[in-house]
Amino acid sequence: MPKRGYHHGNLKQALVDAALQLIEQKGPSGFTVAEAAKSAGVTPAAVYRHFEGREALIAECALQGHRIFGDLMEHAYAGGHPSALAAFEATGRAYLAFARKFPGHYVAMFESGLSLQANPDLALAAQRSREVLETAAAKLSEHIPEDKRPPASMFSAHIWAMSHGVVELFARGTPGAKAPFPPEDLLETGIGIYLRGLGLIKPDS
Amino acid sequence: MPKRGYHHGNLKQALVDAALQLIEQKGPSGFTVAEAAKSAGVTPAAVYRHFEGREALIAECALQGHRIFGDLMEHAYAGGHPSALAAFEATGRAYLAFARKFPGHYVAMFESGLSLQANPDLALAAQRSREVLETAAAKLSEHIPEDKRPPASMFSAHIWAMSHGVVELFARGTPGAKAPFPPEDLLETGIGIYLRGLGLIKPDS
DNA sequence: TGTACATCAGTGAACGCGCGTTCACTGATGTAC
DNA sequence: TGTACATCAGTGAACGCGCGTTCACTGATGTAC
Repeated sequence: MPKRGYHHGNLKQALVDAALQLIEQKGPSGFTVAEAAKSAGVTPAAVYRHFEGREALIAECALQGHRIFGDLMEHAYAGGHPSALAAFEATGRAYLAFARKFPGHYVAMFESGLSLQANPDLALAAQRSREVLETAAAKLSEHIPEDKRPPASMFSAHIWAMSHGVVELFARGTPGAKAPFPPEDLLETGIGIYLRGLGLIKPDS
Repeated sequence: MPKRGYHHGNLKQALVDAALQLIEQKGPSGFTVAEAAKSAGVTPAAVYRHFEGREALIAECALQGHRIFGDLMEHAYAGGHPSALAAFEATGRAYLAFARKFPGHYVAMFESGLSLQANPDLALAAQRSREVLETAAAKLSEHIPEDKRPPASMFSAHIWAMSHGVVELFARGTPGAKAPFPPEDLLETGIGIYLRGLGLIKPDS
């Protein structure tokens, strides 16, 4: 569906794509409706044929992000094969891969400060993201003796926190700050040590 | 030094304090010079007697934050007494306490996107923050057999990442998102499991 | 196949607004004599 | 102690700008007959 003269044909998505790129470059509050419109080759006013306003455009970016994220996580976990542990570690890597590959989406999802109350669709998609991670954590934690098992939601919150922290502090973030290690390595070793602490990896491996 | 009629007496700090409160409420790009001035009881133009511009004001907030942060961390670690482990855990708690108690500073430091190249003073203060954490990690990791010991900078990066992740995802963050656990508990258990993975806490404790 | 018409996605100009910053100024303060 | 004066922290008005959004409009498209 290429753009033709007067009618664009796919403007809504073109605006989302433009917004994503701008958000990636300048942050969710650095991007402007006018820029997104211009970058899609269209007048600012045209935006309002497809979105209620600026915030709705950002919300659509975040929504699409959560959909992709959820799918990616689900696929990475893939039902726990070959082993729950391997699948879980793949999920961790997929997290970082997502942040790297879809930085605009990532920022819109986690740094835009969108209200979930005001965007029920978005809240739903975000919930699914969380559930995928929690399911993976729950499956894996079945291998922990029941009396030493932390709640799956806590387990997944730990992993999520470390992943997010690595992304924010060492993969994105302050210009001029040097990352001491490649973020991928940092996350993999971090999760490895954590899983060892849960007894899910043998001390000698 | 209370404010008197025409001359404020302590305007610079009053502006910083006002900015911090605004940054806490509306984020680093949501706050405006005019608001900060008004909240300090002064005309917007007066700001430029004390700061080169908007960004310099934010930078001063971040700078003061790093100073407080560094002092707090140093004090929490307190040379590793009574034990390296206890001191390290106190440092983790101090991290979260700082984020809670000085949210404006925290945001200015870690979410404002200030360039460290453009603010050498700030870069220096940020470096000190990092070094305090790294020293604590290095001291503690002396208790790990040398061949299994990760570099101290990696160790501290892991802890920092998890701390920052907990703060961003569960202590601050999206309106309407529910934290599954108190952030303090989340961080304490997370760090506990991680340290266990390093063999610094006995499996039966 | 051709024409009339409804639909709708875009335009272009304009709006009110609040922003960061500048400028010439003025009022208060502190110091030299 | 009293006065003249330099210093400097504040004022108030104004600037140019770009923002998000609105409005009446127009050009393109698809469909009924």
